[in-house]
Amino acid sequence: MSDLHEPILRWYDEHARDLPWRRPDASAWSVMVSEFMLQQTPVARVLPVHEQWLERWPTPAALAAESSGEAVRAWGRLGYPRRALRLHAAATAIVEEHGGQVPASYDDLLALPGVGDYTAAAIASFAHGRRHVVLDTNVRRVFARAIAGVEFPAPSVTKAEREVARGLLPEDEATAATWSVAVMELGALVCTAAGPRCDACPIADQCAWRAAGRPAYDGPPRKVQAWAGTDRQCRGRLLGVLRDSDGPVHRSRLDAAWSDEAQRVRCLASLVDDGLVARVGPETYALP
DNA sequence: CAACCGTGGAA
DNA sequence: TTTCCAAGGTT
Repeated sequence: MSDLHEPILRWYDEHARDLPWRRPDASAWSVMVSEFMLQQTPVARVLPVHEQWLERWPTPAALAAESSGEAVRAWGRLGYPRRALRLHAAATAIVEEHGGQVPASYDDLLALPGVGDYTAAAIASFAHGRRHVVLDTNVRRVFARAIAGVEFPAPSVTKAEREVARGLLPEDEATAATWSVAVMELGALVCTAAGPRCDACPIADQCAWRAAGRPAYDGPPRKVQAWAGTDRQCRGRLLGVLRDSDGPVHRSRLDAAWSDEAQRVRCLASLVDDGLVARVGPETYALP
């Protein structure tokens, strides 16, 4: 197998986007906030919110000093607002258990709320220059194509996949971190899920999928989430009412936001249960 | 481990 | 218009 590192690292050097959390002066906290926001949310929508967050809460301590409701409100319409709650809880844990400094070790990071394998590896790598296998949807897709010769990876990370990624990870710490972000960037900009630009790919002549004639995906059906009429939509609608209001809101305002009463009641209860909504009176609700 | 958790832009 | 999906995590 010819070497993938040089062409990908060189491509990244020439084509990497200038993102705030990638700048040399970016703090570990800036990287951490970006990783939370980027979970299932495109870069373009994260950029303005990330800037507002870092301006308002430049450190974990600054965020931890606020109520969780302020975090939820400032999360805006990024989606999956439980991430805001978890980021707030993670900031609190960092203050209480790590002296206010974002941990550098994978295990310490993984113990934080809202931090899973990917995010722990990403923060350790991108904020602290540690050497970890970073497996996100982009990296998985690039390796699925270049190495395995298939259009898309399996629904969940496999052992074989992790071994491939481990085997390709450069030995040098700093190079390993750059390698990971470079492969991610390649997946985000060139080796995209739909309409990959193989003509612009630095490893096109080494890609197993392209060599095989870009065969169509042949695995189990990929899950597509329903939306209309789901609890997710209902919860989003209810939370939106609270987010767009300055103070507590009467239940009638929420009633007006969703017609199906049984579903509305169930979703409101689940929002309260999640800590995204607080019941502040017999008939009034607010952000926590 | 499959299901659940938001949102909006592109194709 | 409908479908797809974007730097996942939790239960």
